[in-house]
Amino acid sequence: MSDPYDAIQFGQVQNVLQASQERPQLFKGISIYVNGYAPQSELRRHILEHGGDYQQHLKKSSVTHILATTLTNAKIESLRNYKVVDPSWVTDSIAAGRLLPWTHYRLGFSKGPEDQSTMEQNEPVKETEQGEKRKREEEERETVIESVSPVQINTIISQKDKNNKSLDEDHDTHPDIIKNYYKNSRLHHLSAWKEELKDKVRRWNLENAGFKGRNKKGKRPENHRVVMHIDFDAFFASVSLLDRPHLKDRPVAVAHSKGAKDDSSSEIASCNYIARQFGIHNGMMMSTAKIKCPELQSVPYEFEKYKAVSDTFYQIIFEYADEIQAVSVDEALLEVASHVTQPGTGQEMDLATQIRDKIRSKTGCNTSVGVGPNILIARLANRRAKPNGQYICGLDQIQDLLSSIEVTDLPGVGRAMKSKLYEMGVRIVKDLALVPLSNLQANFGTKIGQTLHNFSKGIDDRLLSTHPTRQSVSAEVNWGIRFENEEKAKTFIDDLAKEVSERLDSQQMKGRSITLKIMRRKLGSGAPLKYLGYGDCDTFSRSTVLPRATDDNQVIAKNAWNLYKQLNFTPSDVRGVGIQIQKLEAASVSDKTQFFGAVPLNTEPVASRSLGKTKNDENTTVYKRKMVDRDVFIQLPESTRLEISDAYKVVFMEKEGTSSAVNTPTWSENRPECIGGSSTAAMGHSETSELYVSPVPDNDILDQPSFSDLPPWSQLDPTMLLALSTEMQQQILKQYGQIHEHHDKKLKINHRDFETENKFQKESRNRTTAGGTTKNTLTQMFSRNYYEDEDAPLDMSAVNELPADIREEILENERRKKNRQKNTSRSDVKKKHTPADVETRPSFCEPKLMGLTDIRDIRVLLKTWERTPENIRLLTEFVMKLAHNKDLDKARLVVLSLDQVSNVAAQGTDPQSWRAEVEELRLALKEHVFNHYRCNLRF
DNA sequence: ATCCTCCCCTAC
DNA sequence: TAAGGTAGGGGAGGAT
Ligand SMILES: Nc1ccn([C@H]2C[C@H](O)[C@@H](COP(=O)(O)OP(=O)(O)OP(=O)(O)O)O2)c(=O)n1
Ligand SMILES: [Mg+2]
Ligand SMILES: [Mg+2]
Repeated sequence: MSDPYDAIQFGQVQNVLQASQERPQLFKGISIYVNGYAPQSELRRHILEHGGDYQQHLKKSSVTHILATTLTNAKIESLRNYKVVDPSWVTDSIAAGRLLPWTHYRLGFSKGPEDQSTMEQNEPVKETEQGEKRKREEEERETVIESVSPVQINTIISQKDKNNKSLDEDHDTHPDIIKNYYKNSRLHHLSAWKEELKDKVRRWNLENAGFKGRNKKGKRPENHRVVMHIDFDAFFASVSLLDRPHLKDRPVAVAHSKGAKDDSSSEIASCNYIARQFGIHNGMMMSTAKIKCPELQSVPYEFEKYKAVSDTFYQIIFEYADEIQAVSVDEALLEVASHVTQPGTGQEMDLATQIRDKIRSKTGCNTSVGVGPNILIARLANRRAKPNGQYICGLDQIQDLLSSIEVTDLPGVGRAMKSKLYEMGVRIVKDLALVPLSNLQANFGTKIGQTLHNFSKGIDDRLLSTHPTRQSVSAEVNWGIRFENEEKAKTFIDDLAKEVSERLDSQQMKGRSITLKIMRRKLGSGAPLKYLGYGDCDTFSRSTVLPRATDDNQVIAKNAWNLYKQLNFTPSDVRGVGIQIQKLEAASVSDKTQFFGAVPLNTEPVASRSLGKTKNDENTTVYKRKMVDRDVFIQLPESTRLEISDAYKVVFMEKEGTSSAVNTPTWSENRPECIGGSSTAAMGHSETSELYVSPVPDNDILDQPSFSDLPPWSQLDPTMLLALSTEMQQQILKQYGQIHEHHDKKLKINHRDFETENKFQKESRNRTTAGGTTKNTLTQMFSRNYYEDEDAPLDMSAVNELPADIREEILENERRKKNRQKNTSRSDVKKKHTPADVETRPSFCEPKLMGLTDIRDIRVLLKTWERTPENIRLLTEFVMKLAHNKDLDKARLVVLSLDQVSNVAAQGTDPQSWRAEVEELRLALKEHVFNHYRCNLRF
């Protein structure tokens, strides 16, 4: 029972036992992998029901048999060492009630090997693997050819030896693969728990609203904050050690790997402090950790226990806190000023002791506590206190606290920012405090720059989060994704859509925006460092906005699939998939949405989505709303309905029967709306409600006015409109507006077209500032005429008319050209410099200094401007804003003006010259320019 | 100005 | 074997 490995899958074992009672365990001890196209779900169920082991991955030793119907020659070759049999072996054996000899079902004999290098790696050759592993380093940067295994998380289910898979027998095959994955994913649990805890705190806030206001805040009139940060020591590890006291004094880590092998690529979720002495830390790979400490003991996850301890923890802090911010399952921020009448007299200390003791007595676990006047200091204090300690940081200790830490210890400074700061020569917080704000903002952006600046001085204005209602619900899987073909990808996206849909449901939410996120391996990326991991990838996302909020899995799936097709990736390159829903509404609200007559509802913004790579542009759809009465639709002949479904995206709108079919008893059936893809099979729209949304599947629509079939505004029945809710009326009116605007839209190239095709862009992004897409030309910034660049850009509307492949080539060329000659000419493909652009420009938020924009006025101002900290700040912001707006000339002039002023002042009255600021700004500008345009500003 | 999309980043 | 999820801050650039 306490065997580490079993404990992980305790629940599964139980289920297996149940299943075992009924069926003969024909396949006991047999481990089966099912190849590609075989009927997965059936087979899997059969195998599992009869005691077999269904392997998810075809990887070396554990698999004993492979089921396959067809195999390429190369594959047969690569599987030579396995027992490859026809699936009928399983069904026949079951029918026979005994295990039939596999040799009778042997599949294929190897013919001459056709070179398929990707498959060779599947050969169960241990040495290669070991050799590769040794070369691996922390950063996934190797050139070893990736061993593409025929493994797909969505195709194959696996479990380990003994334990069969616990299947939800009722369910059909796929969804539970995802469920099973999440069940074992610590990060998923972490995220899910956090949402639960936020909910819990929200509820607590509501219940205690009156009480808190009276009691606590009244007590301490001044705004002296006392923030307490509580965090369990080595949380998972501590909890897992509760039942394993014998391991307490040994280095221990929580991980999936059993630790039999030392080359496991599983990640350490949490390790105890003994292990940390070896340099081991959370998130480290087990293999790495084992090198540092071969005696490291791994213990299994016990998610239920973690959650139970966490619940106890939160119960306790509810007793003490004025306010709470749920940070994590093992961690929270508290406002506790009401407990401190005399700051700095030890009350904080006592409170911390009391709370920690209570937690220890109720959970058996150690926590550490940091207390400070703001969140930042509380966190840093906690860090200093760890493990099993507490540190109260008063104003006097702040400098000391800060001076002892590295920038990396600041919250918000992770991998990327660390490396950037290091490049700037900033390693410790003291270094950071010396960097001018302008410099930080030039490098990290306004907000982050400011935050870093503040943090370096111990300043943190943030209040505890009140946990506002969430803005998105998503589900993603970025592990084990290896799609053999499009169909597999589609199946997976369907399943993921179901998952997201369930999550929406459980939150009573619906959403109008659907985003698909895909990770795709980079062109030259080697094998991922982590087993079945995503390795070196680019990520892409595409989104679509629906006319109406949905939580329906089919709607989500359809849309996600359309987005997937837009990206047009090679399925086998995909390494991760996510679906995110935004623009959320309470489900109860959107349920009220009613059907109404012939009203055009919306045009999806999809028009601008023309994607370079799709063979035709059928994805470039414009949705027109077309209402069809449900009863009419239902009465159409089946064939006609199918026809309609093919040509149009069919949307079924209606009330959610579950909650509010009240007003429309006729609509007994309720599946909410769904949007059918134009090219895919018609949806199984059973009966249900009404209507429609028609996509017009080609881009002709973009060229000729095409909303002719929409009822003109004048013909809209005002009675009907009036009958609707105000909300609904507004929506309709808005949609009308959109549609008409749409007439004027021109087909436009979109920068995303390039992202789809190229990856160097990302590199350049990584090199420069975060987040940007391709930078505009650089040099134009210095030649005085940045506006008018003569270099005629591509006529994209013309290019867009070309066949996709040719277009692609042209664009590719264009990009290369741009990249090569980045210093001489411009070829900003993304942006057409129409005259309109030039004209519009001035209206684009012209930065002001004390209300002034003209450089002459500013020059005058500067001559007499006082050098106060506030003015310094304003000036800095002004200059950087100018730079930001690419008004480098002006930025430079301002600084030069300042320089003059300071020179004049220096020889005369004012010893307080602006000289330092001049220098700072000069450098910040150069920095900005270099970061943005990769070239040097002569200044 | 402000919004929107598509990223990147961070934390646990 | 292994289970690299996810919400939210924020930035760049474009559209409006
Ligand atoms: N990369 C990580 C980081 C954390 N966690 C999980 C396991 C941790 O136990 C828990 C809490 O995270 P902490 O950052 O609080 O780390 P610990 O509690 O393990 O250690 P400590 O807080 O003492 O530093 O979250 C994880 O699975 N993977
Ligand atoms: Mg902790
Ligand atoms: Mg924590």
